Amino acid sequence: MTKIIQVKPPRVFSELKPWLQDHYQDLPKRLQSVAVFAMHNPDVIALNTIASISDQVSVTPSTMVRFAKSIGYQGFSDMQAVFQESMRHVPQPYSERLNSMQRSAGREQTVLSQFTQAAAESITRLEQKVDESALLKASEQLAQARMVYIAGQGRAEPVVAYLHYTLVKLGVQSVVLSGMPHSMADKARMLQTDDALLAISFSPYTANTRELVDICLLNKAKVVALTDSTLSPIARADDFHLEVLEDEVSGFRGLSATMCLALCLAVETGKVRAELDKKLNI
Amino acid sequence: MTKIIQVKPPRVFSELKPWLQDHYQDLPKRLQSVAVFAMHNPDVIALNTIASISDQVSVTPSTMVRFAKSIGYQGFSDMQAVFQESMRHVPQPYSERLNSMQRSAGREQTVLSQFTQAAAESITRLEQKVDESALLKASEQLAQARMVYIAGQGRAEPVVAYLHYTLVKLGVQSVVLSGMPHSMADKARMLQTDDALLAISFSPYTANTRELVDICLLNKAKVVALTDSTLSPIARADDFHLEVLEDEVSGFRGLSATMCLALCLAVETGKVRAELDKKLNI
DNA sequence: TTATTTTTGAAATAAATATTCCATATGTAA
DNA sequence: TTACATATGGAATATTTATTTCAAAAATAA
Repeated sequence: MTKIIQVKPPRVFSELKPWLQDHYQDLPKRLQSVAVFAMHNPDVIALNTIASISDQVSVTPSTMVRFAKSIGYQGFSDMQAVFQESMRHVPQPYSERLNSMQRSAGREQTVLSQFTQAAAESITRLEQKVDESALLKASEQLAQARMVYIAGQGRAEPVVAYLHYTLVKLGVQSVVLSGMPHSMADKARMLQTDDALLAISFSPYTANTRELVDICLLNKAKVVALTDSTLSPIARADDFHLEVLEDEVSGFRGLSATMCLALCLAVETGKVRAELDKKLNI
Repeated sequence: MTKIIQVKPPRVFSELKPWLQDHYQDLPKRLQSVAVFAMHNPDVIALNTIASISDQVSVTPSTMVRFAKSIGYQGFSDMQAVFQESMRHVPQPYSERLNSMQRSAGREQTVLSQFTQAAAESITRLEQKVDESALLKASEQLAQARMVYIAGQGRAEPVVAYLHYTLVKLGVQSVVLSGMPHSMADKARMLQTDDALLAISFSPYTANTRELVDICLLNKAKVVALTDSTLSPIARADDFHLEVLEDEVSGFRGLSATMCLALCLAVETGKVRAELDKKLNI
């Protein structure tokens, strides 16, 4: 039987790589080829079944199990979990930092640290997931508009206020629609073809905002949507939508990532608008 | 039985997303929640078993299968294959790390990454610097108040809106003072000894908010202040102030950390208030 | 060479995972 | 309300997948 390496194997993929190099020489031929394959194709190990993998490496399933065991894991599944984990956690520098901080603190997590962690993670994800080009396209729509109407209710209202504040400071004409004592139809009628609606909405989605988007799309006015899901009713095929997902802590969702995205959107819009104005003046 | 959508579903994840948006409205409640989860956590769908996933979504395994079938796949496994395929070509940890390093090194930082970085830094600092006991004391002041009056202008207004929204949801009576068409003196007169003023103010400090704080302190009403500096004119010896400093990117200051602190403050206040209410009822 | 140990593959078994089926619940139209 | 359709959860079943076992093949040492 193949010797089983006694030292506990790494539970983190990045540590597994150098670790394997050390022990590579001691492995039998077939197990060596498995090792080489695993280092070259970690994603295959993570995602496929033992049968499919062993087929690709041209070994038998038993060999795969033996490989995993020989380097110290309980079995193939145990090893696979490590590979899968490496795919899940696309490096998250900030949360990583927070994590280690929390570990060193050792004590119970405070409300503050829970929320800061959630916020940091939401922001990290925001940077990774938001489509830069979508952000630019949305900014262009807003910059080209004669007037930007901003709408949103409930938890979205602070975002509305912030966007309005920032856009105005940047010289982009905008008004807040939510606060006005008009009917939806009246509000929608204000929007002309060369105007744009900036709609912010989070689950649970308010019927009001949705209705507004509906009418605007019918009237061919441009709509830029900021939501927590592309499945939100206000996200449509023919609008420009940005998605931001806030981590929740025991039912509470913050607005840290959302505010960050809002600022980006406003600043980009301001930049595009400034360029447009320049062209017109020449 | 749930209708099965006849059109062949996308075999590529990027096409699945917009495709789901179109059909989302037609799905039953549970299947909708699966859809939302799937779009937010494609990696979970790709890597986990049906049991584990259905557990995370709080549905039964059957529902997962039904979801896959209802959108046209042969079964869960068939759908999972599409999600797995999308992960295969996801940038690997190493190349990813290089990419982000390159970005930050080459000054070609995008607007988005600049702001997310600033936000993350601000939040990290927030956790390190905010005095947990100060947060608790401030929460107690607010929780004990008969009514919380919230004030703040300009960049602070979104924070005011958020605090108001959250406090109300948590059962803490509060009103926004900024919007009211009264003179400062009138506003201050509303506050009684057992009320509290929650003042938010950032540099450059508005005279209005400052005046309000002055009068309240004279009237012996409690004041909780949220500022970007203890040197702020509204921070006094005899009030309870919390400090939050946002990193600035080419002149723009975000609100990510501020919003995070605001949420903490509101939640803590809600907790304390709930305990107080309990005691009174017994 | 032979005796012995190690490695390997194929088949049997065990475990897990997905799928189907059915009874019940929920919603909807008459 | 009742009748009908749709949606849902839970348990039984089928399928897939991992693991173990064991005999045969290679490799090694005498």
